[in-house]
Amino acid sequence: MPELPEVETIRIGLSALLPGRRVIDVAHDWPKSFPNAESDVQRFLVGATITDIRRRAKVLIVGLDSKYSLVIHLKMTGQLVFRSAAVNFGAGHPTDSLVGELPDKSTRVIFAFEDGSKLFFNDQRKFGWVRLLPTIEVEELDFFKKVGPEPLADTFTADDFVTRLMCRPKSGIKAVLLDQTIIAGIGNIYADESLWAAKIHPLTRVMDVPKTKLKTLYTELCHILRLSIEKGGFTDRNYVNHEGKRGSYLPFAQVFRREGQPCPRHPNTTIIKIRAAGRGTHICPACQQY
DNA sequence: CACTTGACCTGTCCGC
DNA sequence: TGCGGACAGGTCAAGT
Repeated sequence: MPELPEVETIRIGLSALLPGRRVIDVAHDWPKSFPNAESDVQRFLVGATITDIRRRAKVLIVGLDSKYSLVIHLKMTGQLVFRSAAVNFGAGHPTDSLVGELPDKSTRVIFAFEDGSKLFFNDQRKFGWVRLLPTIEVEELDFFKKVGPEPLADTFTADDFVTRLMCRPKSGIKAVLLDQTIIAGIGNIYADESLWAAKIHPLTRVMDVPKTKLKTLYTELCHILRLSIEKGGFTDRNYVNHEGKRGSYLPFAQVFRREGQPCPRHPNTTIIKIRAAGRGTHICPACQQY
């Protein structure tokens, strides 16, 4: 469930905490969560110092001074929570954290640093993963070779957005928004929110949406993504930031998880939940006509 | 080529 | 209270 704004929130938080820290130990209990050769871990991760943290689409890339990088995908329920030794085990345990003392039963990987602090990769459903790769091979991963442009990049325009969507003219527009090879970073929440904002039914074929409406969709999408980053991401049971805290975007969501409630634009119309592109999809039947 | 379904997993919630 | 099943929704692979 972490999408672009949630992953970006985690990147910003960890960027202030991790660079300069040296890894002294790594523990993991589920091979699919950490599918790396033990010899690589000992040679290129243990003893290495973190240099920087980047994001591409919904993926985090943690640079190391060993010419290797950690590539992390949180998928549905992944969390990256940083704890100093004092906070995790001391008397001043934060009561506003949704996550208790770590590790817990969803902890899959633990990175221990020289000063006693730790980074915990938790993942209830075990879909996420952490891969250790030579930095020069990261961009050669299939995912990175195929992934589409970043919607918030300075160089990306509304015209570019329309051109990208028109790669799939006959597909339903929600399926295209969710396709990471067309545009990077959009998931179920922000697809529903931006389609409502632009008054487009999610099953409409891309070619049947007027170009002006597609440009409106881009404007709304960027606005929503930026607002959510500002609010620290979506509020959800599974999503927490680097401190184990929730985001505060929920009050700004207009349709997502609001089935049965009135549409903000049409007080007499109830938001309904349908299926589109195989996902639960929230729409206002008055705003978003098929 | 477009689209759907299943797989990967665990936890929660709903109806009986 | 327990139990089966639907559901959550990111990505890839396989099937229609």
